[in-house]
Amino acid sequence: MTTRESIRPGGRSARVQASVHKAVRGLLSTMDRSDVTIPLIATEAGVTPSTIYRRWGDLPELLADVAVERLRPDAPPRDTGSARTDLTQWAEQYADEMASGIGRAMIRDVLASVGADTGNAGKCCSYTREQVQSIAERARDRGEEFPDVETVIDKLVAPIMYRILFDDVPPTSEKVLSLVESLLPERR
Amino acid sequence: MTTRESIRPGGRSARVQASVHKAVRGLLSTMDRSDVTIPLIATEAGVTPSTIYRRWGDLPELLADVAVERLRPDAPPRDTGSARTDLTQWAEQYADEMASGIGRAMIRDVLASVGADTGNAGKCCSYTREQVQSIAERARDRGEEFPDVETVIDKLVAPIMYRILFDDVPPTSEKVLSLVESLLPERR
DNA sequence: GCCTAAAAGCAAATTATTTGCGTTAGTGAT
DNA sequence: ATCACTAACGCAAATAATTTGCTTTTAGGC
Repeated sequence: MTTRESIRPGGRSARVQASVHKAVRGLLSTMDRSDVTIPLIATEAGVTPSTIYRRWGDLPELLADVAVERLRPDAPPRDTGSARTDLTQWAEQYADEMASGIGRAMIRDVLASVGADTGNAGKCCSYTREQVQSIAERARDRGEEFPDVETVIDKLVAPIMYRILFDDVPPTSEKVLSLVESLLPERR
Repeated sequence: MTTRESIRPGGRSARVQASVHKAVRGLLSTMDRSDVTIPLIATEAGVTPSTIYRRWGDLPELLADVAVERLRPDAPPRDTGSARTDLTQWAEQYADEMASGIGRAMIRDVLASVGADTGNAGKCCSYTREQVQSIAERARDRGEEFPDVETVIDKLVAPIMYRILFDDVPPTSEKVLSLVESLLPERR
């Protein structure tokens, strides 16, 4: 487990966690990530390095912890009135965010920590599922046809992510559009 | 660039590279990866740590270098007589290999090093493309219908990879089969 | 308000990384 | 074949990061 807010007693945990996370975000936006070290983060956050080592283990785990938090959507996808536009807009934004330099770095941080701290990648996956799920539910409420969430993952999310991670070419807007269209019933 | 076999003059490079790679593979199969360090690898390989630091930079890059080499297919996909079975067998094997503990670790090693050494992930992607390409060419030579390589990447490879990386549940054999079937024309 | 235990600080010990410099071994030219 | 050249390696000292034992602080339960 990475972040244990405050399990039983004792715990200025939350404060330390907040300042460390903040320090990481700040440093990451300022300097090259290969220059970011735990002693540096500790100084910036006003804590001792050993505190960070004991709580997070190592830099990859800390970075992953910060990344999953930043990757968590702050709101459900915008309701645009129809499943087609909901999904289109969400997918475009998802692709843009993930394909950006910072987005890609966060994904890699998350993936790099799997093994040590299982579950980070799973969380990201859940966030995405939840977002798609809420689009799907709205579609259902409107009486629209909408594919299964897992189908959306397979045919839309997975291709976007694969190309971001492995190809150096992020998916173009047209590409994303065509993936979305392939999921939905014929436009009338 | 990570491995420069022997660019211009000078170079017992190849020998050192071989023994270091071998040492990494050996250690990785013996012990927990979090216990594998550069000094340890150096000792095992019979070289000095500084040699490794100078050539590879750090552990993630070295691991990535070893991983891409192991990820490179040694032969084109087996010719089973039809595109359907070619693709099915290849996809099953691909999914199995990548979902295995060692496979997942290798993928993560490769992804972790992007940024420092751009191109490792791209290489993996190329290997996959080449494999699919050769199945596609055989299909064409037989006069069979076969989807575009990029379509195969989007609809078969990407979902497999996404689930391996983000979900903890690797795709089942049935899942892979259904992905393959969705790509091919109706079975007669 | 006191007690308790988890979490943080501190500092010493250990381990990993970087770096300057001398040596070695392929390579290409003679 | 020999020689000169240079990239790559080894060695060891310097620096930086990580681990660890022990002490102190602090939030929560009584």
